[in-house]
Amino acid sequence: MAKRARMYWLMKSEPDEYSIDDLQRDTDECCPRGRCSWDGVRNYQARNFMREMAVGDLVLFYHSSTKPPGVAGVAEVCRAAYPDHTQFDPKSKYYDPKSKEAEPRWSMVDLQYVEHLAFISLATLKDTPALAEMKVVQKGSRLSVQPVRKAEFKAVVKLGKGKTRVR
DNA sequence: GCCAACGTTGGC
DNA sequence: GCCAACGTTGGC
Repeated sequence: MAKRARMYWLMKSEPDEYSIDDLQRDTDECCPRGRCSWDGVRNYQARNFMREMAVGDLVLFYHSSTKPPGVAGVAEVCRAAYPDHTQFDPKSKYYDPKSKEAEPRWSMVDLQYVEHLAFISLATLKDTPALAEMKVVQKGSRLSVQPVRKAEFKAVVKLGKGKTRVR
């Protein structure tokens, strides 16, 4: 596998379902390298972006469907895409009867906690000229996994006074 | 392959 | 809770 430059992403989660605090707890509890599996993505565009992720990529953890919505912290990809097991589980709300084990339709990645940021609301993101092209600030943007430019990632971390190092 | 109907997301 | 925007489904 050819090495490629680190990439940056934004992933949305409803904090009632899974928040940055949950990720921190899951990462801490399974020392030294706890993780959470990002299951349940059932959108092809989002899936395809997850399949592009590599270990070491950094992720803006976005809280959606809450008031206010916004970026709550940073996570790191610690396992590249592999089949999402919930698609084969009839009891799961993510069950997909059309997906076959031999040819899984849906993927997930594993993340680990990096840090909290001072919460950056969507309104603040929209008010920041350097972030005007981010997908998340576009009207009607529903994509739950999206790529972020390095400069945008840096600017958001700075807004949140984060310590995440971006090389 | 078109497109209307339907379901979901997610800000407000 | 509303509803606009978007994605998916399925009849034709």
